[in-house]
Amino acid sequence: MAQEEDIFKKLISHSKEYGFVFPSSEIYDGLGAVYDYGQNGVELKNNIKKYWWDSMTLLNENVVGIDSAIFMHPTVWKASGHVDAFNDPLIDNKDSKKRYRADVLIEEQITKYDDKINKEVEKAAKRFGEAFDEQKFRETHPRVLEYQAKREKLHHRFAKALNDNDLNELRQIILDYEIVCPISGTCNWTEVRQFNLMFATEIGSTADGAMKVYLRPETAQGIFVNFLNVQKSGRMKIPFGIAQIGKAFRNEIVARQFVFRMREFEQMEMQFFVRPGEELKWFEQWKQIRMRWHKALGLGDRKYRFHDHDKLAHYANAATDIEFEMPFGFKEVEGIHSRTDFDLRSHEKYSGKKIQYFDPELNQSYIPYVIETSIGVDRMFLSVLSAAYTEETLDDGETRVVLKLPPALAPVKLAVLPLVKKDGLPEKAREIIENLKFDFQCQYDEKDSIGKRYRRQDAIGTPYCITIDHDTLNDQCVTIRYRDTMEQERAPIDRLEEIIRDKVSLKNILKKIAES
RNA sequence: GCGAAAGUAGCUCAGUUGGUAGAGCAUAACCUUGCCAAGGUUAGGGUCGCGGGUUCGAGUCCCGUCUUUCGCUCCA
Repeated sequence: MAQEEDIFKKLISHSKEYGFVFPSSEIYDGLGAVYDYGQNGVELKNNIKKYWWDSMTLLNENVVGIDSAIFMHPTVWKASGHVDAFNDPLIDNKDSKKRYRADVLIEEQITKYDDKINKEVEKAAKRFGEAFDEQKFRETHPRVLEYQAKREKLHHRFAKALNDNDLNELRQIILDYEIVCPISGTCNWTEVRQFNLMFATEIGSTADGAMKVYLRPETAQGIFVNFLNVQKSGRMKIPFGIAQIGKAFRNEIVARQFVFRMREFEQMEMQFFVRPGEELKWFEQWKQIRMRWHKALGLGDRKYRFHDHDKLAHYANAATDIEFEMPFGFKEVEGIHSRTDFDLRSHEKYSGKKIQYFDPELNQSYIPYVIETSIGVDRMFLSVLSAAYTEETLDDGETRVVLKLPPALAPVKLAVLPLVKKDGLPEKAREIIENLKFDFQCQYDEKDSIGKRYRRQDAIGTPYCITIDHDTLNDQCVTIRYRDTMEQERAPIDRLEEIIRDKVSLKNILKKIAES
């Protein structure tokens, strides 16, 4: 484990040193859990997105894409459940270091009164037997009435505090009723803090009465609210899917582990609309498709596993994660959820618009069920990077750090290197780049020894190095040096484009997926 | 948010009981060399995370603060 943490640290350093990922606003000490992608990081990330986008929209004629705005009507988040479900008042016990929801603690206290009342009722029922009049007992027995009054008083105060969103009052209630931490048994509480998952901002000037809007905490809702638009304008027939790549924002309490959990992150989501009753069949199918997509990259099949959820979210009737073995253990990279018709039904209710599909085969209208595949781009990025990061000891005892990225994802596809920077070799190298730069991300380097330049390219994962030597000027051939094996072979300049294209093309990976 | 550790050059780190900041690697230029991190010469780069205090003098001691990492916690 210590060794794996070590690798993780090295990976973070490497990311910074070679222009993959920088801490945000670093000259101002950084901003917690926000990162910027550098010159190599952005290429890798774009390639990952293209791999996903093409696999969705090219391989499936019934999957189309959209790009919805980050701002959405605030009611969207009421309908989705985000406003209500993620607004918890939290409180910590300073002795046990445990965190609780303040409202839950108070509700438990209310329940205690109920328990006491029920106990009295039970005791009385035993004593009086057949003749027991529970209704009358509850209305007249002094101790029950006392508990009842206390319960009502607490409940009233609690309801008012919740309604006023009065966090101090919530804390005061906990103190007044001497609610203790079940673990430490003490009343040593912190302030109550509101945990708000969504970032809020305002549209319009305050003078006009600004509208409070949120930065979207997931991209999925942009797809749901456009369901009818896409279905009608694209003449889509169920089953069909809508894919989207975009930023989402979550105000995590604790955001850690590099780009794994960030406050601003990017999602690649596809919502697949199916007939009610067929959702679990499609859920299974997409599970398999998505796993094939991951494994087709060749990072190692054993690094992936499914993690089925036992506890389901409020909208789901089946859910699984695809986990990848990161340096800090197996972690979720993609979620696949059977979301039922929760979202569309809820939007129908809140918007008052009918959101249904008329199925000509069944001759009936229904709200489609949804299978969601949702992948975190940044997590995917991290999994690719961590699988690729390799420290090797060579035969001669030298070490090298090499990113064994899938060639199709590598930020730079080839480096063109003149063996020496004289005798017309640099000019020849430039000439080759001028021809290849339209197809591939190329780099030119003439500084330092050839071995050093190879290592520099290894460090950013460039799969192929083209070396121009004195023979090149005569035979129009160059040396191709392979990153992973360090082997070399001779190839004519006019075949380079074809050779490299075959090696770095997404097409071959996509074909493999399509055929399986 | 609580607890622990850390913060010195792009990276990894040294820095003596307090005395005006260093190394290796990296970067740039030149010379030499030419197929897997060669050698030489030179250069750039640091208000030692930030703020205050003690002191004649603070990278070093004290206080505060910020950031990062790890653990707990949270995670539709």
